[in-house]
Amino acid sequence: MSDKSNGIEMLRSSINTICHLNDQIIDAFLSLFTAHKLQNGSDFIREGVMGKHICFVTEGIFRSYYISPKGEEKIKHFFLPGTFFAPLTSLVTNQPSPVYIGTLKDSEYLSADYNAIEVLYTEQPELNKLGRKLAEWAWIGKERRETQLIMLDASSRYKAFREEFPGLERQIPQYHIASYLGITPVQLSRIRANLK
Amino acid sequence: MSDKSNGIEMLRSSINTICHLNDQIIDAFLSLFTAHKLQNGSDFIREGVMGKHICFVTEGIFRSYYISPKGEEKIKHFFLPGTFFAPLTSLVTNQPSPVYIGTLKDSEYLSADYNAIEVLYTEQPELNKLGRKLAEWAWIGKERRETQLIMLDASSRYKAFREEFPGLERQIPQYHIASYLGITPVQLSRIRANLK
DNA sequence: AGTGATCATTAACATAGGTTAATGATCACC
DNA sequence: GGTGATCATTAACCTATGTTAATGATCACT
Repeated sequence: MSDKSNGIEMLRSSINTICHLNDQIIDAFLSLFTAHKLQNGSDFIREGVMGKHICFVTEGIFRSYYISPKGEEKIKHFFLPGTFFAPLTSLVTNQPSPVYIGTLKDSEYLSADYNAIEVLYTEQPELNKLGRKLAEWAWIGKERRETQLIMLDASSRYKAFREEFPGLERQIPQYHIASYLGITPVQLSRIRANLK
Repeated sequence: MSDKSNGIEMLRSSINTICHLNDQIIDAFLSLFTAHKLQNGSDFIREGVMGKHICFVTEGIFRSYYISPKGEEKIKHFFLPGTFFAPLTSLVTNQPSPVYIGTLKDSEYLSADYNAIEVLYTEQPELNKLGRKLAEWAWIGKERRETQLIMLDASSRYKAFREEFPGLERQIPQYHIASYLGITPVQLSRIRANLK
């Protein structure tokens, strides 16, 4: 379940659903990844640090989040097994990361050095297609999130969250869900009481 | 300022700031674009229609927006000259567009057929790099927007809007700005009164 | 079983923002 | 210079959500 070879196969099949590339390119890409573990509550990257890796979740739960001037954590996204995460703003802009990424459970992931991927992009231009597809799908995710934040009230966002991350609300404290929804735990509790 | 050749040169220099590609590939890419005009208040694409083009603004102002179940327009983004727009969700998912895109001023743009770009992606794999970069930067924009929606109150979002789109608030009705900020025109008016 | 830690719920009150409607301001057009 | 259209402002009232604090519930550890 958690040894490296299975994680790599999980990654391979994930890539295959995203775009068609010949096996040689995919193998070269996969060879850049190594497996890691991270304890519950640890950060993969913190604000102010340069991003260096692209990652793929094989086990556990990750989140990306900000810390507000008041010291409150604001969760932007949850990452479950089978999904990619990266401090993309940092990687693309070559600036320190504005965002934290960390675990909400003992977790496992594969990571690849972004510079090494960029070298491979040059050697194997077709690989850019994978990068393009990943960025496009990531954009679509953000766009959907933006739509929910602008169009829906907190109660509807909560319902949308439960459909988008089924079962997740039973695995993590509710204040993390409130943070993702952009409300306080108190308000989430009221919303839950209301839905009964 | 607005004839085709200058629009194309504007697009060329925009591409050059995004990524390095050899001239042959860029010329092939540019040759896919044609110039168009759109009157103030017209839609480039409406919800429910399949997206077919990628566009580049050469003049005027575009917006992407949703219409809520109550019939209210919710503006997601403004596009000014020198920027790209596309019904990306529709193009990538091959589903009808969930979003409207239209003008807030008499406007001009270049558009290219997405299928033709995909053919060129296959013939010239390096071109995927441009697509990747565009999607990455678009993602960063959405991520910043998400951060503002989650972290800032409406007054701070208004200040951020003025920095991000300097001068724009003098060119369009304020209710469009309120829509972008996720508040009512009444609330925006209160915020403006407060800032004085 | 008892204790402390952590988190969810509830209540009481405060505030940001929504709703409706009236009032002003600006501008195009006759 | 009036008139209507469009939009911004203001006011009065309402609702969703934030804040603070108290109360419950659950679990881990002794």
